[in-house]
Amino acid sequence: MAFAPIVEVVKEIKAHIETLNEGERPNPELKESLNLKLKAFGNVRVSGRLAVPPRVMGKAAFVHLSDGKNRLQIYVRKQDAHVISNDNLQPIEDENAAWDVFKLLDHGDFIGAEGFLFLTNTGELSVHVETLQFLSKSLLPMPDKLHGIADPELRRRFRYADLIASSLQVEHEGLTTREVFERRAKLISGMRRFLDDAGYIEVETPMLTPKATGAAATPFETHHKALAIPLYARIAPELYLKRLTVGGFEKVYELNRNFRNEGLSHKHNPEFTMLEFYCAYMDVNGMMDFAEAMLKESVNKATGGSLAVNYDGKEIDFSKFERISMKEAIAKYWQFGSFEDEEIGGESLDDFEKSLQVAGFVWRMWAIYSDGLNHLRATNASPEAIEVKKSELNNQYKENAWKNGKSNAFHLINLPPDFNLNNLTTLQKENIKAKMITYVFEEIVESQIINPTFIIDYPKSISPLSKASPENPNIAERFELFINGMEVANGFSELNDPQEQFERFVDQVKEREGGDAEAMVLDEDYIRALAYGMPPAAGIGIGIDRLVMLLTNKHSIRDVILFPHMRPEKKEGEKAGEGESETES
RNA sequence: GGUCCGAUAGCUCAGUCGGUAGAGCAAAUGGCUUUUAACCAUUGGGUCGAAGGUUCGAGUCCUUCUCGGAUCACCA
Repeated sequence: MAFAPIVEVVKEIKAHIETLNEGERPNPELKESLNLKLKAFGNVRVSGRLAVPPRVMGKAAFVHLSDGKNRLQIYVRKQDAHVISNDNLQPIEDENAAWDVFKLLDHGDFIGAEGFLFLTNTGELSVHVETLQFLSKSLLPMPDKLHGIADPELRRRFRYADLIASSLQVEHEGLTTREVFERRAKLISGMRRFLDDAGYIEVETPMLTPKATGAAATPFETHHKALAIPLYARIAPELYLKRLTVGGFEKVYELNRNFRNEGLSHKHNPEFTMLEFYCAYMDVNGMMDFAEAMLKESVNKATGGSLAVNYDGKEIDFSKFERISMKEAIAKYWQFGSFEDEEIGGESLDDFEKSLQVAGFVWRMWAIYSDGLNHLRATNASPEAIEVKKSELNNQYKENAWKNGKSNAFHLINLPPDFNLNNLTTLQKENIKAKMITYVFEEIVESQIINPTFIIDYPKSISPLSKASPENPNIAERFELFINGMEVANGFSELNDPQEQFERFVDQVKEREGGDAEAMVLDEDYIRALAYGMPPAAGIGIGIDRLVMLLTNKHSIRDVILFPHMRPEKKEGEKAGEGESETES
């Protein structure tokens, strides 16, 4: 069937319709002449799901067929239609058979139809059915055609029904569920293409690993029966990918799932998709340049040609990437301007004692600040009132908070207030300071970042896999990319010195023994791999789900994962309180 | 785990001051040969999330619980 000429004919009527006032019908003569042209194209065969209940008018009916994305109207007239028997695939002789079959159809059933194209009185392209065939039945009722499925839980739990609903729904705000996942697919294919074109090789590394390394997280644990050993679902592919750079894959990437046994939230799902890639002979700055270029191009592809997306009423502009150090960001985004700025920003965080005080101060201020402001917001206070409250809080608490800063800081790292500072080793002090700076950063800065921003100059002690800066041994050559308050990517110059990597692991093990469940475990085989020599390299991990959230204006990660983790479904009858639920926890 | 909001027909939701349980859509039946959220008529459909309490009387007020959502905390 020649498709392009049909599109031309339809264009003509559409152009005509645009000149009409509301409710006015197209010119009958024009419609008839176009219908002659359409009929000349011959018959078309279409199939799909009944997207709406059939609109039956005595001896004729209209109904839309859906292919899951688009819909096409068909017109069935009793006297014109024949039906194909599913027993022998021959037309049924009885002239009422087609109409009898058609009247049995329900919203959601699948049919095939053959007939000629025409334009209706309102100018809609339709198929005038001459032959129809029943294909399959929908036993359950279709989701509401107006509202779709409103309950977010049911949408996620019954994603198949949600997808049907999003294709049937007459009105909807924002992207349909299907469009969300199409956009996700475009983003991912855009990233793959960008990396492939740049000479990267895609690999698959183990999902089940003897050690959960490469990130700081609690793993899922399972058991290998034949070997009688524990195995862990991977929390990151990082160390395997870097083993591959040792093996000569100079540019390598993996785009796949990671698993972390942690709490669920609007931005955490137990399994999530991460793109990690590594490039030999590149450093952290080169990686930021490359990642920025890749994100711009793949976002552009995903959105169909735009770098600015609307998120929750805010505009996020992917054409503007900033780079700023962690300490500069803290000074920049500190909102209590009347406090001595020099104490909060920059240099004070380099001093151990002061970093404790600053962190404790921020903890105190932020707690009071958010309590006070939430209270005001709850009472619908004016912006002016909020400003007044802010400076009031500032004056009221800054002295006490500052004095109490140090003991507050102990609270943050779970140390008793009478802990003896003099017993701390230099390393411990460095670790505590790093945690304090990171804490202050997270409290003050994170939520205020909207446009893509690379935060650079991370403390070394919380970056056990990244290379230290040649200028400052306490700083790592590392960045994280924040967008709209969310951490989206994390990258660094890879530490490739086996001796230093071993020592860093040992430090992590000490942290772990000291009660930090987040610290990494030692991976001896990885040290051995490094001992064969790893080229200098930079690497990055990009959280795909979170990026998709930003590009689709979704506030929950579960809305960008087709089948997100859900609580097990309750069985029928459990709610009645009958049956054997004694063993339930 | 804290706080707030919610749960009423298959779906989306009303339900006033505590006084007989409602609408639209969906379903079923009948009518209608260019409709499109088709239309018109008729019919069926409910342990008001669960349990307890106050009351002459509870969908409505109180307590506890279950489930869900938002948010905070936790968590790269």
